[in-house]
Amino acid sequence: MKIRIGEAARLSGVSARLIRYYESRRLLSPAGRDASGYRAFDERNVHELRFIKRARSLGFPIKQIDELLGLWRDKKRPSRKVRVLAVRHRDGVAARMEAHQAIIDVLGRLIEACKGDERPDCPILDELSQEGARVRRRTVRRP
Amino acid sequence: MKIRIGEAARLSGVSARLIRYYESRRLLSPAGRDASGYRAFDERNVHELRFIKRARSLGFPIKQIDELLGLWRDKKRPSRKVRVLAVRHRDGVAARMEAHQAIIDVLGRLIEACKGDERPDCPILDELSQEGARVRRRTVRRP
DNA sequence: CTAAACCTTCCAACTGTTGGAAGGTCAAAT
DNA sequence: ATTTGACCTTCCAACAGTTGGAAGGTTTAG
Repeated sequence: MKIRIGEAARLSGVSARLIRYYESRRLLSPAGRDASGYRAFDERNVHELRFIKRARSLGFPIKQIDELLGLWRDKKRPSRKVRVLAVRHRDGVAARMEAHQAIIDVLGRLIEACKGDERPDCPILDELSQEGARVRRRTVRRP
Repeated sequence: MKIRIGEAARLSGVSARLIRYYESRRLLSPAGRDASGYRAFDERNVHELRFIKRARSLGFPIKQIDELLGLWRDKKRPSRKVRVLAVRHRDGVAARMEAHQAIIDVLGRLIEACKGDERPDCPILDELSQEGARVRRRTVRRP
């Protein structure tokens, strides 16, 4: 029952360091201390740590994990609240992903245009220095 | 010629605060000071700030922007070096994007499975608490 | 002369994780 | 009984990039 931090780390896959951090952020149910000041965790804490680890792997920030843990502990929560949290988070990730996609597209185009040889001419630097970068519009085709 | 930080901010679109930060990170060519200790920038610095801003918008980290600026200033650089930097960065972004995509897929599946009503049953929490989440395998179909 | 709009530096916060330092505790081996 | 090694504790700091505030000096216009 009395699990010390190293054992909790082994059981949960969360480093002892990070366990202390999560504790300081009040994510864990309060853990006791033994006679010599060592933290005394229990199975519940280990479950919480596993929960946190999975939520982190899905990119949830600490603050939202705090809310998720609250809902998890509340046996009478409406699943609506959980869903709202998840949707909001997913939308945020999706937005960041689209930004990444846009970056990849631009970089891909520039990389393709750059010869990558020993000569100094470089469309990548041209774009970054704006020398006709974003301003580059197709030559007007005259009818 | 003598451009103060506020003017440089207006001309480059980079906040005065951030200009000071970039200066402290040694990204800018050394700027002088006027009689009263105000920074004295020139057009070159403004160009550098615009360069930095565009590179940042493509997600390049400060350290790589420093290298890009070095190559930009070196009129005899081989475009190969620029390309290598860009490719490395793009690959990093692509990796993060795929991680995001994976997260979105999982979240999407869970959100779909969660009724989001007033009842407590919630596949999202089930997954996070591992109660048959990742372990959930299809019921064996007997032949 | 004063007020507004500048500018300066220093300190701190955000997020999550990791690192080290300096020191106490406990077990087993000597 | 003492040493050794594996634990544990707390505090401070770093990473990256941006923003915020505080306390104070300068310039410019009214």
